[in-house]
Amino acid sequence: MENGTGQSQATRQSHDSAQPSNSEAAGSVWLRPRQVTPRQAAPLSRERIAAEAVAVLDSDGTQRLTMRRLAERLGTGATTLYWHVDTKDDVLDLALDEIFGEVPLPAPLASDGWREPLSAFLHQWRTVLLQHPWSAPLLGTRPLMGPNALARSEFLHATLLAAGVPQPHLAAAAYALSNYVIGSVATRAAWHARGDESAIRRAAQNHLQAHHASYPVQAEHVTMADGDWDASFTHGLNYFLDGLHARASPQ
Amino acid sequence: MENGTGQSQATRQSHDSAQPSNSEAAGSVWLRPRQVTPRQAAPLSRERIAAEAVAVLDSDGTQRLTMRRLAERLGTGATTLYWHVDTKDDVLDLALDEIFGEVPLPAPLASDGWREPLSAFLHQWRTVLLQHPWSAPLLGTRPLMGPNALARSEFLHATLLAAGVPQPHLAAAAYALSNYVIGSVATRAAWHARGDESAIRRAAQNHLQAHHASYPVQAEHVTMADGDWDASFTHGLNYFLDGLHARASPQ
DNA sequence: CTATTACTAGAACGTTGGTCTAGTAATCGC
DNA sequence: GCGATTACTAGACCAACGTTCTAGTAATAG
Repeated sequence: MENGTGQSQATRQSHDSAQPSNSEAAGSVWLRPRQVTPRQAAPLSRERIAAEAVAVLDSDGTQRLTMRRLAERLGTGATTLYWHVDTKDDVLDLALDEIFGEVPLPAPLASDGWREPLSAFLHQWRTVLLQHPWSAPLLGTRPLMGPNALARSEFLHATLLAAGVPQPHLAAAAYALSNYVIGSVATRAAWHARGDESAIRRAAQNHLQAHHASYPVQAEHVTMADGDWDASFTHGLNYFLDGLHARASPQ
Repeated sequence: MENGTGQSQATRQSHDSAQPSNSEAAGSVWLRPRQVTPRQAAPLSRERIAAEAVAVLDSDGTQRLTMRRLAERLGTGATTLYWHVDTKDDVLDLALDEIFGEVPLPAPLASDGWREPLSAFLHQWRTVLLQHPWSAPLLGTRPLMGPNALARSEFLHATLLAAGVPQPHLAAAAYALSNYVIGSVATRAAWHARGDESAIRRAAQNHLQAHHASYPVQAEHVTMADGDWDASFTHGLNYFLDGLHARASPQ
């Protein structure tokens, strides 16, 4: 099984070479030099830890990812992990960036049609995150600064720039799109987090109906049928891209 | 100190009366009957627990909210909490809905201008969530089904309905707006979660510059100066509302 | 006056993230 | 070659956590 999902062979990055001793070792794994001068196919490495952490998270969820379990699955002692990693939070950082690497990066696009490639990219991003539902809660926990996350962000910026979004609004547009994806994933994954999703959805539906005096509009119009999530995401994204298109200097 | 923040007196709801024995007690606190038949000003209650949990979270953060600490601040034993609440997760559910109650609900709006009130509402929602930065990671963890959350959701739906959003797209539009807010809050709060925000931001800025070969666009155009967050949120929201406006049947 | 209900709480269990200390095997300077 | 250093591993241990078990108390009901 080892790394459950189908795993597209998307481009990955993992630079963290040298990096002139940024001695204000601020928070994140990505900004710290790593403890490695690969001598001879080290049996344990950040890469193996990251990959196995993703596998554990996929199959057992956040709660059951413990340093001991992770170490056991890697065939090593629990304390050994702390040589490669400072805290459990580091492991989560690594795991999160690992899955960002699964989002395929289209080639830098031709300027004629930016909308479809952009839309496709955002859909794929969302899909990958939903394939690893544990990622959603983590997104609000740490800045996304891993190499894979930054590469995706770079693509987003470059695409919007090519699409004619004026420079003063570039960051805001990228930020907005990415926030829309993240929010959608969070909302969607929230229903998955608590055990049996359809049972909860039924209960929630009942709840709305039972209090339809308080929630008339929702009781009448909101039906969280199963396919709705994807269509709603697309629909909302289109509102957004419409607005973006209208204000981007057409080129 | 008791409940740190300024606390606007927004409308609050807390119905969970009777509720015909929904014996498939699915996941959430909100769908279960509570353990209370108020006899005589019970010294401990869900309300007091929720309020104090918010206070602890505000001042000390998620990590340091423990059942023992919470109980101590309530002047009671740790185990006592478990009479009122099933798990710590329940406490978080209660705390989260508690702060949703801080978002002021405008009066059902006149049909002439829906855009400003809607925009103001979403801004306020975001502001409240950012005032309690611990809320962001929780949003991707559980469906929002507390009475206060549902009331806000109801307002959103009602507003969009009044704005002329056609019924088949109503849920999608509401979903999209709410996801945009949630995503923005998550991204924003992520930087706040790890200790010193400005230090991390500087380090990240350096990181981008140091690898400007990999991230040319971001290195050149992205500056996460301090005020940018608010303006970016507004800007992105306007893209969205533009698109929405264009497709909503004008009325 | 007894039974029941609403609620409180100490002690304890298993598990967790993390540290301390001690070790081993390979490489490097000489 | 050889001692010192570096890269890495790991057992024992710690404080703290969420939660359960069991035992209680105070008030109401009959």
